[in-house]
Amino acid sequence: MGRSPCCEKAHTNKGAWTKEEDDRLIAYIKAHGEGCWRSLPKAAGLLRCGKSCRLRWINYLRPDLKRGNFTEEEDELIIKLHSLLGNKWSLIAARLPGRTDNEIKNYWNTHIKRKLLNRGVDPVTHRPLNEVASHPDASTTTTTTTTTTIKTISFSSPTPNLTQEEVFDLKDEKVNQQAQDQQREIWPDLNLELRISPPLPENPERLKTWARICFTCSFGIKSGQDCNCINNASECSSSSSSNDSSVGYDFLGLRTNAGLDYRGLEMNR
DNA sequence: AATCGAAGCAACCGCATCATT
DNA sequence: GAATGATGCGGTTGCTTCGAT
Repeated sequence: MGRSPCCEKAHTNKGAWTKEEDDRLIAYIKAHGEGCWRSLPKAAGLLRCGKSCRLRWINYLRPDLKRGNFTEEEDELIIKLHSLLGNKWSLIAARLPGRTDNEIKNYWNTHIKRKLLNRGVDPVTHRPLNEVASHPDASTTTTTTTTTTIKTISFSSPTPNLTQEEVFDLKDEKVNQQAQDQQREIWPDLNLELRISPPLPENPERLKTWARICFTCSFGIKSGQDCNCINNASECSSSSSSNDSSVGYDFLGLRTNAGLDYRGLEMNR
Protein backbone atom coordinates (compact mmCIF):
# COMPACT_ATOMS: atom_id res chain seq x y z
CA MET A 1 0.00 0.00 0.00
CA GLY A 2 1.43 3.37 -0.95
CA ARG A 3 1.67 6.07 1.63
CA SER A 4 1.19 9.71 0.97
CA PRO A 5 3.01 12.18 3.20
CA CYS A 6 0.87 13.30 6.13
CA CYS A 7 1.55 16.94 5.30
CA GLU A 8 3.50 19.24 3.05
CA LYS A 9 6.81 19.26 4.83
CA ALA A 10 8.22 22.26 2.97
CA HIS A 11 5.81 24.72 4.56
CA THR A 12 5.43 23.41 8.08
CA ASN A 13 7.05 24.52 11.29
CA LYS A 14 8.85 21.97 13.38
CA GLY A 15 10.24 21.90 16.87
CA ALA A 16 8.93 23.56 19.99
CA TRP A 17 5.51 25.21 19.91
CA THR A 18 5.17 28.89 20.55
CA LYS A 19 2.58 30.46 22.84
CA GLU A 20 0.83 31.91 19.83
CA GLU A 21 0.57 28.54 18.12
CA ASP A 22 -0.80 27.00 21.31
CA ASP A 23 -3.40 29.74 21.60
CA ARG A 24 -4.49 29.29 18.01
CA LEU A 25 -4.85 25.55 18.44
CA ILE A 26 -6.77 25.87 21.69
CA ALA A 27 -9.08 28.48 20.25
CA TYR A 28 -9.78 26.41 17.15
CA ILE A 29 -10.51 23.20 19.05
CA LYS A 30 -12.71 25.07 21.53
CA ALA A 31 -14.72 26.42 18.64
CA HIS A 32 -14.81 23.34 16.39
CA GLY A 33 -13.93 20.39 18.55
CA GLU A 34 -11.30 17.70 18.05
CA GLY A 35 -10.87 15.69 14.88
CA CYS A 36 -10.06 16.24 11.19
CA TRP A 37 -6.46 16.70 12.16
CA ARG A 38 -5.29 16.74 8.58
CA SER A 39 -7.30 19.79 7.68
CA LEU A 40 -7.08 21.45 11.09
CA PRO A 41 -3.74 23.26 10.65
CA LYS A 42 -4.90 25.11 7.58
CA ALA A 43 -8.29 25.92 9.09
CA ALA A 44 -6.69 27.14 12.30
CA GLY A 45 -4.04 29.13 10.49
CA LEU A 46 -1.18 27.02 11.74
CA LEU A 47 1.91 26.10 9.77
CA ARG A 48 2.04 22.71 11.38
CA CYS A 49 1.50 19.10 10.43
CA GLY A 50 -1.86 17.65 11.52
CA LYS A 51 -0.11 14.97 13.48
CA SER A 52 1.90 17.58 15.29
CA CYS A 53 -1.29 19.47 16.23
CA ARG A 54 -2.91 16.31 17.50
CA LEU A 55 0.11 15.42 19.61
CA ARG A 56 0.36 18.91 21.03
CA TRP A 57 -3.30 18.94 21.99
CA ILE A 58 -3.41 15.44 23.45
CA ASN A 59 -0.18 15.66 25.40
CA TYR A 60 -0.10 19.27 26.60
CA LEU A 61 -3.08 21.44 25.82
CA ARG A 62 -6.05 19.28 26.75
CA PRO A 63 -7.82 20.87 29.72
CA ASP A 64 -8.21 17.60 31.63
CA LEU A 65 -4.49 16.94 31.96
CA LYS A 66 -3.17 16.55 35.46
CA ARG A 67 0.48 17.66 35.11
CA GLY A 68 2.82 17.57 38.06
CA ASN A 69 4.69 14.72 39.70
CA PHE A 70 3.47 11.17 39.74
CA THR A 71 2.27 9.92 43.10
CA GLU A 72 3.46 6.70 44.72
CA GLU A 73 0.05 5.17 43.97
CA GLU A 74 0.39 6.06 40.30
CA ASP A 75 3.89 4.56 40.24
CA GLU A 76 2.66 1.27 41.59
CA LEU A 77 -0.33 1.21 39.29
CA ILE A 78 1.88 1.82 36.27
CA ILE A 79 4.17 -1.02 37.33
CA LYS A 80 1.24 -3.37 37.76
CA LEU A 81 -0.30 -2.42 34.46
CA HIS A 82 3.01 -2.70 32.65
CA SER A 83 3.51 -6.19 34.03
CA LEU A 84 0.17 -7.10 32.50
CA LEU A 85 0.15 -5.10 29.30
CA GLY A 86 3.77 -4.49 28.39
CA ASN A 87 4.58 -1.32 26.48
CA LYS A 88 0.94 -0.61 25.68
CA TRP A 89 1.26 2.96 26.88
CA SER A 90 -2.09 4.07 25.58
CA LEU A 91 -3.83 1.26 27.48
CA ILE A 92 -1.92 2.11 30.61
CA ALA A 93 -2.73 5.79 30.19
CA ALA A 94 -6.41 4.90 29.92
CA ARG A 95 -6.22 3.71 33.53
CA LEU A 96 -4.60 6.91 34.79
CA PRO A 97 -6.92 9.89 34.44
CA GLY A 98 -5.12 13.05 33.40
CA ARG A 99 -2.00 11.25 32.24
CA THR A 100 -0.95 10.75 28.64
CA ASP A 101 0.72 7.79 27.03
CA ASN A 102 3.75 9.90 26.13
CA GLU A 103 4.08 11.16 29.68
CA ILE A 104 3.85 7.67 31.12
CA LYS A 105 6.29 6.30 28.57
CA ASN A 106 8.84 9.00 29.42
CA TYR A 107 8.27 8.50 33.13
CA TRP A 108 8.73 4.79 32.76
CA ASN A 109 12.00 5.16 30.90
CA THR A 110 13.45 7.77 33.22
CA HIS A 111 12.18 6.80 36.66
CA ILE A 112 10.39 3.50 37.00
CA LYS A 113 12.90 1.41 35.11
CA ARG A 114 15.56 2.53 37.54
CA LYS A 115 13.26 2.02 40.48
CA LEU A 116 12.60 -1.59 39.47
CA LEU A 117 16.28 -2.26 38.86
CA ASN A 118 17.03 -0.98 42.35
CA ARG A 119 14.44 -3.43 43.67
CA GLY A 120 16.20 -6.20 41.78
CA VAL A 121 13.32 -6.60 39.34
CA ASP A 122 13.77 -6.76 35.60
CA PRO A 123 11.68 -3.94 34.08
CA VAL A 124 10.97 -5.97 30.95
CA THR A 125 9.87 -9.28 32.42
CA HIS A 126 8.98 -8.09 35.95
CA ARG A 127 10.84 -11.07 37.28
CA PRO A 128 13.73 -11.02 39.76
CA LEU A 129 16.92 -10.03 37.97
CA ASN A 130 18.90 -13.13 38.94
CA GLU A 131 16.09 -15.30 37.60
CA VAL A 132 15.96 -13.35 34.33
CA ALA A 133 19.70 -13.79 33.86
CA SER A 134 19.42 -17.55 34.13
CA HIS A 135 16.13 -17.91 32.31
CA PRO A 136 16.47 -19.63 28.92
CA ASP A 137 14.04 -17.19 27.29
CA ALA A 138 15.74 -14.11 28.68
CA SER A 139 17.37 -13.22 25.40
CA THR A 140 14.17 -13.38 23.42
CA THR A 141 12.10 -11.38 25.87
CA THR A 142 14.08 -8.26 25.22
CA THR A 143 13.35 -8.35 21.51
CA THR A 144 9.71 -9.28 21.75
CA THR A 145 8.77 -7.35 24.81
CA THR A 146 5.06 -6.99 24.30
CA THR A 147 4.34 -10.47 23.09
CA THR A 148 6.28 -12.12 25.84
CA THR A 149 4.79 -10.02 28.58
CA ILE A 150 1.27 -10.51 27.38
CA LYS A 151 1.85 -14.23 27.24
CA THR A 152 2.10 -14.36 31.00
CA ILE A 153 -1.56 -13.47 31.19
CA SER A 154 -4.18 -16.14 30.95
CA PHE A 155 -7.68 -15.79 29.65
CA SER A 156 -10.25 -17.91 31.33
CA SER A 157 -12.82 -17.42 28.63
CA PRO A 158 -12.82 -16.91 24.87
CA THR A 159 -11.61 -13.40 24.12
CA PRO A 160 -13.09 -11.75 21.08
CA ASN A 161 -11.38 -8.72 19.50
CA LEU A 162 -7.92 -9.72 20.61
CA THR A 163 -5.08 -10.09 18.16
CA GLN A 164 -3.21 -13.31 17.89
CA GLU A 165 -0.34 -11.77 19.82
CA GLU A 166 -2.56 -10.97 22.75
CA VAL A 167 -4.27 -14.29 23.08
CA PHE A 168 -2.42 -16.68 25.32
CA ASP A 169 -1.46 -20.00 23.88
CA LEU A 170 -3.97 -22.09 25.77
CA LYS A 171 -2.10 -25.28 25.01
CA ASP A 172 0.64 -24.27 27.38
CA GLU A 173 -1.43 -24.30 30.55
CA LYS A 174 1.42 -25.43 32.76
CA VAL A 175 3.71 -22.56 31.89
CA ASN A 176 0.77 -20.21 32.27
CA GLN A 177 0.10 -21.45 35.79
CA GLN A 178 3.75 -20.98 36.73
CA ALA A 179 3.71 -17.45 35.38
CA GLN A 180 0.60 -16.68 37.40
CA ASP A 181 2.19 -18.08 40.55
CA GLN A 182 5.23 -15.89 39.99
CA GLN A 183 3.07 -12.85 39.43
CA ARG A 184 1.14 -13.57 42.63
CA GLU A 185 4.38 -13.60 44.59
CA ILE A 186 5.18 -10.13 43.31
CA TRP A 187 1.62 -8.73 43.45
CA PRO A 188 -0.33 -10.80 46.01
CA ASP A 189 -3.40 -8.56 45.77
CA LEU A 190 -3.59 -8.69 42.00
CA ASN A 191 -6.23 -10.86 40.39
CA LEU A 192 -4.58 -12.30 37.29
CA GLU A 193 -7.65 -14.01 35.95
CA LEU A 194 -7.94 -11.56 33.12
CA ARG A 195 -11.34 -11.69 31.53
CA ILE A 196 -13.58 -9.40 29.59
CA SER A 197 -16.32 -9.48 32.18
CA PRO A 198 -16.74 -9.01 35.91
CA PRO A 199 -14.59 -11.43 37.94
CA LEU A 200 -16.01 -14.81 38.80
CA PRO A 201 -17.90 -14.58 42.09
CA GLU A 202 -16.79 -16.92 44.86
CA ASN A 203 -20.24 -17.27 46.36
CA PRO A 204 -21.92 -20.29 44.66
CA GLU A 205 -25.32 -18.61 44.66
CA ARG A 206 -23.96 -15.54 42.92
CA LEU A 207 -22.05 -17.77 40.53
CA LYS A 208 -25.35 -19.16 39.25
CA THR A 209 -26.50 -15.68 38.41
CA TRP A 210 -23.15 -14.65 37.00
CA ALA A 211 -23.05 -17.60 34.62
CA ARG A 212 -26.27 -16.52 32.98
CA ILE A 213 -25.26 -12.96 32.19
CA CYS A 214 -24.73 -12.19 28.56
CA PHE A 215 -21.71 -10.43 27.14
CA THR A 216 -23.63 -7.19 26.68
CA CYS A 217 -24.81 -7.14 30.29
CA SER A 218 -21.38 -7.96 31.62
CA PHE A 219 -20.13 -4.76 30.03
CA GLY A 220 -22.80 -2.74 31.72
CA ILE A 221 -24.34 -1.61 28.43
CA LYS A 222 -27.52 -3.57 28.72
CA SER A 223 -30.73 -2.19 27.51
CA GLY A 224 -33.96 -4.03 27.14
CA GLN A 225 -33.52 -4.00 23.40
CA ASP A 226 -29.89 -5.03 23.21
CA CYS A 227 -29.89 -7.71 25.84
CA ASN A 228 -30.21 -11.22 24.53
CA CYS A 229 -29.43 -13.16 27.66
CA ILE A 230 -31.92 -15.07 29.75
CA ASN A 231 -31.70 -12.74 32.71
CA ASN A 232 -34.14 -10.06 33.56
CA ALA A 233 -32.95 -6.53 34.22
CA SER A 234 -32.89 -6.83 38.00
CA GLU A 235 -30.64 -9.86 37.93
CA CYS A 236 -28.21 -8.18 35.61
CA SER A 237 -28.04 -4.98 37.58
CA SER A 238 -27.70 -6.76 40.89
CA SER A 239 -25.00 -9.05 39.60
CA SER A 240 -22.88 -6.23 38.36
CA SER A 241 -22.79 -4.56 41.72
CA SER A 242 -21.29 -5.94 44.88
CA ASN A 243 -22.46 -5.44 48.47
CA ASP A 244 -20.51 -2.23 48.47
CA SER A 245 -21.76 -0.65 45.30
CA SER A 246 -18.97 1.89 45.16
CA VAL A 247 -16.20 -0.69 45.01
CA GLY A 248 -15.59 -3.19 42.25
CA TYR A 249 -12.98 -4.69 40.01
CA ASP A 250 -12.22 -3.79 36.50
CA PHE A 251 -11.39 -6.29 33.80
CA LEU A 252 -7.75 -6.30 34.79
CA GLY A 253 -8.77 -7.52 38.20
CA LEU A 254 -7.76 -4.24 39.75
CA ARG A 255 -9.81 -2.87 42.58
CA THR A 256 -11.60 0.28 41.65
CA ASN A 257 -14.03 2.55 43.45
CA ALA A 258 -15.17 4.32 40.34
CA GLY A 259 -17.73 3.36 37.78
CA LEU A 260 -16.32 1.07 35.13
CA ASP A 261 -15.77 2.68 31.80
CA TYR A 262 -14.78 0.10 29.24
CA ARG A 263 -14.90 2.55 26.37
CA GLY A 264 -11.36 3.62 27.01
CA LEU A 265 -10.06 0.08 27.18
CA GLU A 266 -9.15 -1.12 23.76
CA MET A 267 -7.45 -4.42 23.19
CA ASN A 268 -7.22 -4.29 19.46
CA ARG A 269 -3.51 -3.91 18.94
C1' DA B 1 32.73 30.76 35.89
C1' DA B 2 33.26 27.24 32.43
C1' DT B 3 32.86 22.68 30.83
C1' DC B 4 30.96 18.26 30.37
C1' DG B 5 28.02 14.39 30.91
C1' DA B 6 23.62 12.58 32.48
C1' DA B 7 18.82 13.00 32.95
C1' DG B 8 14.38 14.64 31.59
C1' DC B 9 11.09 15.65 28.35
C1' DA B 10 8.81 17.50 24.09
C1' DA B 11 8.40 16.40 19.58
C1' DC B 12 9.12 13.72 15.39
C1' DC B 13 8.96 9.60 12.50
C1' DG B 14 7.54 5.33 10.66
C1' DC B 15 4.35 1.89 10.84
C1' DA B 16 -0.16 -0.32 11.97
C1' DT B 17 -4.91 -0.18 11.93
C1' DC B 18 -9.41 1.22 10.76
C1' DA B 19 -12.71 3.53 7.71
C1' DT B 20 -14.12 4.85 3.34
C1' DT B 21 -14.40 4.68 -1.61
C1' DG C 1 -11.00 -7.19 -2.41
C1' DA C 2 -7.87 -3.39 -3.41
C1' DA C 3 -6.56 1.31 -2.95
C1' DT C 4 -6.44 5.29 -0.39
C1' DG C 5 -7.02 8.48 3.47
C1' DA C 6 -7.06 9.52 8.37
C1' DT C 7 -5.77 8.60 12.82
C1' DG C 8 -3.33 6.45 16.66
C1' DC C 9 0.62 4.16 18.75
C1' DG C 10 5.28 3.16 20.17
C1' DG C 11 10.16 3.92 19.42
C1' DT C 12 13.53 7.25 18.90
C1' DT C 13 15.74 11.69 18.56
C1' DG C 14 17.45 15.90 19.93
C1' DC C 15 17.12 19.96 22.75
C1' DT C 16 17.17 21.81 27.47
C1' DT C 17 18.19 21.63 32.20
C1' DC C 18 20.79 20.25 36.06
C1' DG C 19 24.53 18.71 38.79
C1' DA C 20 29.34 17.46 39.33
C1' DT C 21 33.99 18.71 38.60
